[in-house]
Amino acid sequence: MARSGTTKKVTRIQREKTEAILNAALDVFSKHGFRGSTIDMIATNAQLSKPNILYYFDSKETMHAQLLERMLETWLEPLEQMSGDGDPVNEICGYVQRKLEMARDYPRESRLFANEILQGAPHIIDQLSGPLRALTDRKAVVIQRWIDEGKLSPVDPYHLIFSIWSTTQHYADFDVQVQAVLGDAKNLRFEQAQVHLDTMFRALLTRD
Amino acid sequence: MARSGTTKKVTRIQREKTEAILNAALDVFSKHGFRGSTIDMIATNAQLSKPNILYYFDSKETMHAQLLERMLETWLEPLEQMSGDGDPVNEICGYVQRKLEMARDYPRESRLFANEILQGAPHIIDQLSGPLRALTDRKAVVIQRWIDEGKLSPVDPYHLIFSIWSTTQHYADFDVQVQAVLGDAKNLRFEQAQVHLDTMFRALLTRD
DNA sequence: GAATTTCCTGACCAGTTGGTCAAGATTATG
DNA sequence: CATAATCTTGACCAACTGGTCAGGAAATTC
Repeated sequence: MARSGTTKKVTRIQREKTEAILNAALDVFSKHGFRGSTIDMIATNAQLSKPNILYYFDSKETMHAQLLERMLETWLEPLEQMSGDGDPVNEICGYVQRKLEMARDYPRESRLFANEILQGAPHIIDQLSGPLRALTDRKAVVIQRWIDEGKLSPVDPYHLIFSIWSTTQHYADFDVQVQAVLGDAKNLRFEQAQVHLDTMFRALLTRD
Repeated sequence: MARSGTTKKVTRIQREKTEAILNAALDVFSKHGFRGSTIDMIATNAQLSKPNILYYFDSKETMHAQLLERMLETWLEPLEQMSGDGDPVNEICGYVQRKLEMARDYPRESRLFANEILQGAPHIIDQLSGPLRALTDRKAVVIQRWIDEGKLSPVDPYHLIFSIWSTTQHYADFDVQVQAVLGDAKNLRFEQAQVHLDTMFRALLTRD
């Protein structure tokens, strides 16, 4: 039985299989979207039978929901880290770098998220207008303070954040397109992106 | 019979229904992705019966392919318009504005494209590494020339173009998220974005 | 090493979906 | 207005898909 509310013993096998399944599910969901994925595809990827998958997870939705939940945490983390104490430009550019590294190292998570948002965020709309909005509001205040203190060129904090999200995630979500246009190897593409984005946001934040 | 290669009479009804169907299909495909859409959904949206849809289009794939084809043309147009003759900064910022207007006025097309790319661009990979790449190469040369002539701050032309694509399309593809965070009305959001993006790219292109 | 619990699977089911088809309805045409 | 061409649909089909279940296989426990 899939683990439900009450806390009970979690066996070794449960831990391993659950992990393997979620990993396979992330592979499949991020590549085909929720409706484009079948439990059989996930089963094949995880090298398990379909009923075996459903032994650990009540339904396709459950797997998807759990993946989204996990992802949201790691997704917010880099922004959380942006401290109001450090040097404004470095703090923001540091955030850009962390976000770009996430796009490079966790492209599946990024695509899972992109898929969800594209479909209108049916499963996470509450987290968007709740925690995400709250966090963004908080950081926007910090950025605005920096601007007021003259440490940063005036920018709309919210749209600055949007620009960071879009430009960095682009390298994960639209990777096929980037590769089709550039042709370069993945590592090279990300090194170029790193330089470019740093240049761009530095220019925006430190113009006179 | 769906119109195939040979040129033959196209009746009034054919023109009207085909158009209505493609419009409905765009609605549905952009909202649910290819696999998430059913012919029945399209039929309902177009106020036609399912077999009637299949009278005009051989298959679900045919509709999808035709929509993608159409979309790619209009998608490339704004970039084509960027002239090597005008003022560099204005030409590029003009492109940004046109692209943002497209995101505002044709969000369905933008999402259709985003869905396709996210899934690995299975149907349009050739157009990406063919026409799109060729066009991008051509414009990159122009931008590089401007830089060499000292009319533009040094930037990687390709990544500049990527940044334009990502930031503008973000307002169509991630609209739900933008709205969840900002809350403002659509028109207001786009006006803010317009100012912000103009500021950002101007700063990048004209720094000393 | 036997009992108990956990784990696994083949067979199966019901609902969905892309697509077909024969026959009738509508529209254009001479 | 008759005839041909085009258009429309209800009924139907096969493949797919999410999910169930009874019973057997492994693992764990005592």
